Amino acid sequence: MTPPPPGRRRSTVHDVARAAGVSRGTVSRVLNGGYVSEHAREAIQTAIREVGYVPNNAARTLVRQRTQAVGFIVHEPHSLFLEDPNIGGILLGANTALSKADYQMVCLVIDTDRDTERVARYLSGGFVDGAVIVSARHHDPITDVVERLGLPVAYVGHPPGIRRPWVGIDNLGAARAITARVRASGRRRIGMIAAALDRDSGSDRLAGFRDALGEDFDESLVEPVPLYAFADGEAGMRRLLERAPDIDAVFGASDAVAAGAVQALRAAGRRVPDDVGVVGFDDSAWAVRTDPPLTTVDQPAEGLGAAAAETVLLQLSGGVADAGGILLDAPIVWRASV
Amino acid sequence: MTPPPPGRRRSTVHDVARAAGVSRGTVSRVLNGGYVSEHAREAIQTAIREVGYVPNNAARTLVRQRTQAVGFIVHEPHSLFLEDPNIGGILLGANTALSKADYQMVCLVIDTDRDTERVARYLSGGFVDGAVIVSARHHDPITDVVERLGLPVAYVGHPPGIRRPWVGIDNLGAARAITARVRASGRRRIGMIAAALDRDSGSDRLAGFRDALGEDFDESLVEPVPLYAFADGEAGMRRLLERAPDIDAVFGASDAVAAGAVQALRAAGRRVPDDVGVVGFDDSAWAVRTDPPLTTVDQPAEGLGAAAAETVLLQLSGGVADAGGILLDAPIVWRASV
DNA sequence: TTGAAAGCGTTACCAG
DNA sequence: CTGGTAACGCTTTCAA
Repeated sequence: MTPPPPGRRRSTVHDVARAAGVSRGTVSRVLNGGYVSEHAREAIQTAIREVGYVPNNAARTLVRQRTQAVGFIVHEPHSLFLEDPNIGGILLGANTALSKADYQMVCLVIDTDRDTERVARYLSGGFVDGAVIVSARHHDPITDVVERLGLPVAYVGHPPGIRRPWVGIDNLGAARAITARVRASGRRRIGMIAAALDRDSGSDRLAGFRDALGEDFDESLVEPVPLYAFADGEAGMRRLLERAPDIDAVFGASDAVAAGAVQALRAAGRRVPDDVGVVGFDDSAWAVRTDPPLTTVDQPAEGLGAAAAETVLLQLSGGVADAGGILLDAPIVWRASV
Repeated sequence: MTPPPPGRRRSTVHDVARAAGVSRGTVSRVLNGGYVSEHAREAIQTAIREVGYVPNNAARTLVRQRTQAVGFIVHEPHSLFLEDPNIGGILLGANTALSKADYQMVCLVIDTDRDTERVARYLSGGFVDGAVIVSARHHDPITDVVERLGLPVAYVGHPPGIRRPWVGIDNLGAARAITARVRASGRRRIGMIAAALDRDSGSDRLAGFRDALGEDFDESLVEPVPLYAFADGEAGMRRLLERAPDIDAVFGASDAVAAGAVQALRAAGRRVPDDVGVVGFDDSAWAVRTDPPLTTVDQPAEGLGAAAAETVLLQLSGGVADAGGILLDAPIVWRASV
């Protein structure tokens, strides 16, 4: 076992073959499984150790046309990787699933335009057999490359306009469940600050809210706002308070919106949760930064990662993944805000 | 621009050459820069679009013997990726540095033994030109593989026994600085719970403490404990209190130790920070979970990542990186505990 | 400035 | 069961 002096050429199948006194074909067969005599096998295994042989994946990839690696692409502005607790969970879930199938997960993070370019090149270069993509946008370079290559893929979340397999949570069911719990706690005048109604996540959350309230649903207690943002939540809450001063609970379409609502309520002199209960959605960092912390809906991060990975693996093994999407259950996290 | 019907073979340099009526060499030259007539260049660029050509990196890697990719290896028990805020910062810092040099960072997370094996294979397969390794251990399979291949590498942190380049923080300087600040706040009987004196991080932190106190250093106020652990902090604080009931501040060698000390102080009826001030080290999750939150030393995560990446890049460009290690400054985070 | 040809390290096929 | 040979897709001499 002489490790090759650094700087010298790495040894190849050819070297092993020569050292063992066989042909390269035979060496390849012991490496990849196949009929090889016990005698030859032993000689080759010794030779491998002798010359310090390590297979070259680039060469293997070239001939086999696959890498046994799957990309995990995080396409988020810089800060998010640090802040969003979900993203780590998704990553871990995907890694676990891929690992079980003996695939290597390679995580590529996109932070600048330059990164976007490079990752697109990496993807098209055949370094991965498929990809899990977190928070893509329609017609960004990554999505386009993936589309053009026909790369097996699964999106986490449902970027509008993309007709490829994705996994997400059951926004409607979760919204219904959290609304029902608020109601069960005795609140009667429950409003909603409904954000992003132009996306299915937004409209589904509103639909769930309406569903849970049934007969008692009151259109006038719904305040639509454009974005899942703190400022929108604050403004929406102010309008809602003017229109319905007797409101005793509010469902923010996201934690950021709910946090904005808490702020507006406090400014108006209402106590949370004593006067008005507040719930959010996402279980993001906002949820624990507010005072009191928000009751909210937890996104099952590891489950999403695992489901996405499995969707890619399914395609890799020749299966057809449903472009319709997979929905996961999202449990409620009960905190002090209601 | 006809995207190849899915399922059909991807087009190659050969196809481009034929479509443009030139040789493959010429195509390669426009791809990689070199003397090509304007006429040929245009014809080739048109042809590339025409046949939907995308270069194959595996082939390129095979001939060039490099991938233009650097691995970022996180070798931690499952949970840590989710919990440790530093790790995301290190990752981002490394990505930024590599991106500038036009290298692709591929992040590999190791979670199980199976992962370890696979990543070792991935590394030795020539999929990356170098690696940044976070929290390695001596003689784990990754370290061994890296060693054997002579792969350009930089460790974040200083795994004992490893003689390769690494980056870390200036434990001595930071300990000196935080001790000085505690002293400047008017405390006079300052103790230290010194952990892990068998590692250089541990002994450096003690050395910094001693340095800052100078003449006033009092050996009897130092309580050595084996590990950077909560339980050790608690036990150490109890012993310190017995020996020196008039103590008015204590420096825990890590946040976990400091958190244990807070616990012991509270159990002994001392108020923090009114009776006894407490500071820690790391700015880990412990620091904000205690009540009051800990003043501590922040590890400059992004800086560490960037420095590690640059160390790898230096080696990649033929330079020699100092195996002695690079030390970064670690600023103090002032919170309520002192 | 260009074309031809020789690899890069592997696997896969085909006789033997 | 084994050895030879032909790819895999690209870059890089070397002549022309």
